[in-house]
Amino acid sequence: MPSDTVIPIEIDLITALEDRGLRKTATRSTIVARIETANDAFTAEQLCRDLPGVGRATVYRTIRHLVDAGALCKLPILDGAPMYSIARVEHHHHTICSKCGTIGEFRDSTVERVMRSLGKEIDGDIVGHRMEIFITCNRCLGISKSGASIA
Amino acid sequence: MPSDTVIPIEIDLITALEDRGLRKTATRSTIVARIETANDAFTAEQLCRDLPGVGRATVYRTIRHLVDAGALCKLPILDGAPMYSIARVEHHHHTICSKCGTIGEFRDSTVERVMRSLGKEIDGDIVGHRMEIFITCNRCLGISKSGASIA
DNA sequence: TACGTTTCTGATACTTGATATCAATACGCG
DNA sequence: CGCGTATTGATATCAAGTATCAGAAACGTA
Ligand SMILES: [Mn+2]
Ligand SMILES: [Mn+2]
Ligand SMILES: [Zn+2]
Ligand SMILES: [Zn+2]
Repeated sequence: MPSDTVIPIEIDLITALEDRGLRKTATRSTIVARIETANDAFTAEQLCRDLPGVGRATVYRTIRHLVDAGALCKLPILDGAPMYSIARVEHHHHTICSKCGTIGEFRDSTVERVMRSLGKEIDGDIVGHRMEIFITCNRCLGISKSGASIA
Repeated sequence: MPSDTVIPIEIDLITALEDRGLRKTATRSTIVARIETANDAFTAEQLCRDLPGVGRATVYRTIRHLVDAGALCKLPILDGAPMYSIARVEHHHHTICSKCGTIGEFRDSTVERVMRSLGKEIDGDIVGHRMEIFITCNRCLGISKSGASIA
């Protein structure tokens, strides 16, 4: 059962923008390329730093467009700027490594089932939910086990 | 089975500060009184507005102390300043009304059970979790039903 | 391809939330 | 009291993010 052929759900961010009637511009392609190649959660300011030629306003605007399009998740960080990651699945939740901040995604049907059953206990109508699991990621576990430091 | 006698878990915020070795000052008593009497979720800026005589720095510092003491929950709001509420139970989750922003608290053992079972599926060690349920609260439902507007 | 309309861009100024500084003040212990 | 330390709050500063708006780029149309 060779499963080397992983088929990623390829999401073309620039297409997501065009689908919303937005023009395909050089600047947007630059921003989107950075997001897609790094393929990791990021903050708006990180993007600004990585793309010195691009104005901050445009970075923030483009991110907002992508979030509105549902192509990016916006994840609140308790003590800092929100992080963004490409939305690979319709509805999902996030893991956040408390050590290094790395963000992962997961789906779990039991979580959704519990949500539905909570409807009876909760006052009002449930319109959505959010959930984050804080972890120590495998890499950080490895680091702490070996006692080695990266920085 | 008359259950009119609800015994609230009375939490004395000023005591929570003293227990941490902090002094009981007039300013801290003022801040804490505002939090305890309003008895509702709030932002730091709201507190500053409600307490014109108190310096912003002190408001922010006191809130931080209370969060560190575990006496206040700090709840990230995706598009805005974090909100704080008195922590009445050890571990719990929040409901947020999408219309009016009112925050509620709840505990549910099935949520915690699901969390534990997720440990097998998640890479790394789970060290915590957070969950918010977005609702339309009963008051907002009533308002929208009657079609009346408050403002 | 040239044109005209509309969208987009980015420098700049501004807003908001929050922290750093530090001289003056208040606690609280003896 | 009286002293040493913690606290306070005006102020400056920082950080994230938005509003403005003149010039540039996109793109439907001819
Ligand atoms: Mn979910
Ligand atoms: Mn929980
Ligand atoms: Zn990690
Ligand atoms: Zn409501």
